[in-house]
Amino acid sequence: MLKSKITLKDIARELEVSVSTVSKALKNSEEISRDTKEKVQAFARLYNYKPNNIAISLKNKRTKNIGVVIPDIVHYFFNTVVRGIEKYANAKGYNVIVCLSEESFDKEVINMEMLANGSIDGFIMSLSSETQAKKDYNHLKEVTQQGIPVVLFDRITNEVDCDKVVIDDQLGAYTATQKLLQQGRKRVALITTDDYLSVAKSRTEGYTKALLDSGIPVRDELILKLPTMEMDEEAIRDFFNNTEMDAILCVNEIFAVFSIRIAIEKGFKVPEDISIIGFTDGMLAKYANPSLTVVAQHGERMGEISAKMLIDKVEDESDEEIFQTKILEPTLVLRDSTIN
Amino acid sequence: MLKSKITLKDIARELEVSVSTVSKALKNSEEISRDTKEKVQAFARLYNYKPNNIAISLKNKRTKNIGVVIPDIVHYFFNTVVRGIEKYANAKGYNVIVCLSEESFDKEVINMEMLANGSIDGFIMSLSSETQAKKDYNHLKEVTQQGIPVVLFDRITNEVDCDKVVIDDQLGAYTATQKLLQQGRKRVALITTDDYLSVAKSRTEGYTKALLDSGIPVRDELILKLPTMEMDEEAIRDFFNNTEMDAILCVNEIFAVFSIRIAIEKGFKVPEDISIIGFTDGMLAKYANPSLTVVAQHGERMGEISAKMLIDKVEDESDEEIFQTKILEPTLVLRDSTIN
DNA sequence: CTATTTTACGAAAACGGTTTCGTGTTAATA
DNA sequence: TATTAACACGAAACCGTTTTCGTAAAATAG
Repeated sequence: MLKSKITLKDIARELEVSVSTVSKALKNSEEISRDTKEKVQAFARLYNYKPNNIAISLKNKRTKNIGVVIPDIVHYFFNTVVRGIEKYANAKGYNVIVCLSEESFDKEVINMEMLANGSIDGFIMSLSSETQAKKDYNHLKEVTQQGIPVVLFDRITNEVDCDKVVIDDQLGAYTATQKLLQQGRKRVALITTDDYLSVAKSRTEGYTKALLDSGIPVRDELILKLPTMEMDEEAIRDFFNNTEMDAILCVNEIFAVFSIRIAIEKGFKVPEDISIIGFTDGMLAKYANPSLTVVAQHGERMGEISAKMLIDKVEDESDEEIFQTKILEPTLVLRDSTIN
Repeated sequence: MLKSKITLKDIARELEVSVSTVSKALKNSEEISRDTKEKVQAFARLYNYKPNNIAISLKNKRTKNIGVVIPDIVHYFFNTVVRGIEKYANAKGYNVIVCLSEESFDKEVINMEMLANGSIDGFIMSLSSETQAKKDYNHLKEVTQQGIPVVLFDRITNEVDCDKVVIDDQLGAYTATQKLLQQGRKRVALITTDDYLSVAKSRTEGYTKALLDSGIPVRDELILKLPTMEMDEEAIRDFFNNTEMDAILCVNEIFAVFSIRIAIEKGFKVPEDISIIGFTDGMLAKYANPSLTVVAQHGERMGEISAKMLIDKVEDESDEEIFQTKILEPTLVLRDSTIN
């Protein structure tokens, strides 16, 4: 019943040759006679022989596995990045092991340790919020010191020497804010998260810069900083109740579509009375009513680039330590939550 | 610089003992003297020794990896299932290798073959639409015959002997349709996909049954069958233009929220003029305007159960072939797209 | 017809662990 | 004091490959 996988040894025994002969025959080695090769190959095909990946991994110290450690997979952005990584990696014969840190420093560390002992050839990561808050990157440093390549994307840190891929978050926020100002909006609000998140910080800077460049003062009462990326409906409702505004830039699409709902609930017309822009061009943005203008982050592209960078490093024999940071341009996708 | 991982052999050489002694000492074996154990353990701790996963996998023919092959990861449902699997598997010390078939038969086969040669201890899968259309399950049968445990969820087939986890799709559709009828809806439409998809078929059956049980004839013009799960805006628009209806049941949340938009565009009030229910309690459902009443599939739960079933099989020595099918109850989540 | 080169294959080491079994030394028992 | 048991450790096999190296036998050259 359980005809478990056939091995080289099985073939060798059956055909009364040595294991080495079988191995060479299957690789079409010149060393082996035509006769023997045909015999071995026919037998292997008949019994559907496939070499054992684990044995090969042990031998050449390459697993053809990539470890992906991300905070979350439900956010559309991370979702598309994983898709991009998967796509490129699979095409190159690599498998993708996904681990979720769930924004927890400890989980991030545990996941990395689980994978770092031979299970993978390299890491693609986006830091958990806790990690960025603690600014403790020793787990990353250890891994890179062991010679395991790492690519950081989106939520990165400059304290670790490795390849990095980000979008120009500041530019994205700048462009979006400018767009709102051009529409004649006077009181542009910002709903973001605490500054320890690298992306939130950059986006806040872009927002601020756009205002200042237009000679508009930055007003604290127009900025809502939530402690985490978690949705906090109460906080946003309160913000609406206590703040007069005619436009909002949100740090993600969830905050943005929720803002649309509250705005409508409070009797505003979107986009006539209030314009709203979010980050992440996901399902929510496309299918919200009205649909949401967003700063697209090109997650899938980012995933592909990250995977390419990592695999290039993995397959590069020369261990020269040159690290690059790739910065992608965000794109403003205009929809019905702004006047276009 | 590159202080690559230390091995048992390194420790043995350094401490002038044998490899076996080191191995036993680290496992706190009774065989080894207190002195030697302390010496070895201290040294191992100092140099942060961690056994090589690959070597261990080769030895005990267990990788502690689970292969997950799903059509897609962007749909919220699959997303949550992966989360559930990840959660349970990680807690049990397993890693999750995610492969996307992208609804393609060939990709599904290739992915399984890549993983089946030692990389994983078992599969958790949901079939691609192409696979369900072709009804070709040989890749699954081969794998199970090799003794690799498989758990199928959501999109399953009865032609493969393995554990299965599904929700009662028929009941879900039945309950939803009944709800619409109770509201006094007379012309309840159905937007679904072709019957080859197991879940679509069951849901259509539930819809039909609910109508018949209420003595209402099933009308073909009220049923839109799209060829795939892919969004086809044109088809849905046409359907709206050519059909008179006061309620719609959609086979997923995307079709449903898009239907809400078209309905509003056409001047209907939701839910006053037309009620809409979808499947999948995802982001779209929660944040749509109006929010969407849905049949919740409890994906995370499904993932956890699948993972538990698989790991139980993997770790069960006795190879008794008892397969179970777990059927979860769907839940109707009432929101603002229906009158409640 | 010997000397040399091919040809065709096998033995063994290596990857990094685990585990069984054997054995020399010491300590306990008769 | 002789015998046995306990202790502490090492050798070697094993998991499934790949690959280097050695070597009979056959083919070719001289």
